[in-house]
Amino acid sequence: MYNGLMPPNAAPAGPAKLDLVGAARLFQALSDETRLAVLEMLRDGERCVCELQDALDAAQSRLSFHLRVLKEAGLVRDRKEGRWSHYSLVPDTLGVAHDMVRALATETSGRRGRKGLRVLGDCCD
Amino acid sequence: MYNGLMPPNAAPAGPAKLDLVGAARLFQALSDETRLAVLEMLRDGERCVCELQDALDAAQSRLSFHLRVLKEAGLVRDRKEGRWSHYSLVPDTLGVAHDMVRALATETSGRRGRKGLRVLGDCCD
DNA sequence: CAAATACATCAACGTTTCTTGATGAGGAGA
DNA sequence: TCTCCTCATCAAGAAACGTTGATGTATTTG
Repeated sequence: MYNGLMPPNAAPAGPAKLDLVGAARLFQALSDETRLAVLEMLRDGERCVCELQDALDAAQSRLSFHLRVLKEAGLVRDRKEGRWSHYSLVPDTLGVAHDMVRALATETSGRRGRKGLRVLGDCCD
Repeated sequence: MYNGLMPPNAAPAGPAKLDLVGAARLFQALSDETRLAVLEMLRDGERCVCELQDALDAAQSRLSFHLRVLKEAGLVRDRKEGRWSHYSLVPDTLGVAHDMVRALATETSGRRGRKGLRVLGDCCD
């Protein structure tokens, strides 16, 4: 039911209210070049850490840090096999991010309805 | 020509290479709750700072800071009129962000081709 | 002109994020 | 078992980020 766009206890409907906290967290995870490079590599399929390490020329602990961030954001998952960790994309989460951006890019109804927001002041008339 | 997905001097084609630096910058701008709230308000149309200030209950200088970040990311523009600044969305930039997320969510060709990346080591066979 | 309004900018500070190098845990092979 | 390999985690420091309160600037109003 929860789709990353509205909190579990959201108001009835309205014009697609965004889960700001969740969105901020997700975009935060996407806001680093190294992490984006990882995601881009994973587009092509599962990769073990050592492959990412070589391809991105990143120190092991640095990469591990970023993989953890991505994992905690739900953007990737890992599968352990022997002594290797294989990381892969979680397409659903990227889908949620996609919807979030679209939601922002989509205008609401028509012009705004001025629902009694401004109380004092004489701004913008 | 430059669409935010490939650097100006990008390689011929390939499977939609992402501009990592630009993408990271853009997502960074989107990674704050207050800024997302601003963008969400602007979905509804142009707003002056004082309106945003009231609606978001944010200190003036705080809001000003975030508006600047959004503006530098190209997500909003401002229009001065008398002593008011009216901010509005730049839909194109949100469109670019949208494409970036889609690019990440889209698999490349088929399985990976193993183009001689790993030289030493015995990982993942 | 003086006062008030709308907003930007700045410096200082606390917080978060990122990097680095060291240590540790578990698996695989000699 | 001893050693090597892959990877995670930790602590310390550096850098980036966000908040606050003060000050500055332009504009309008009295």
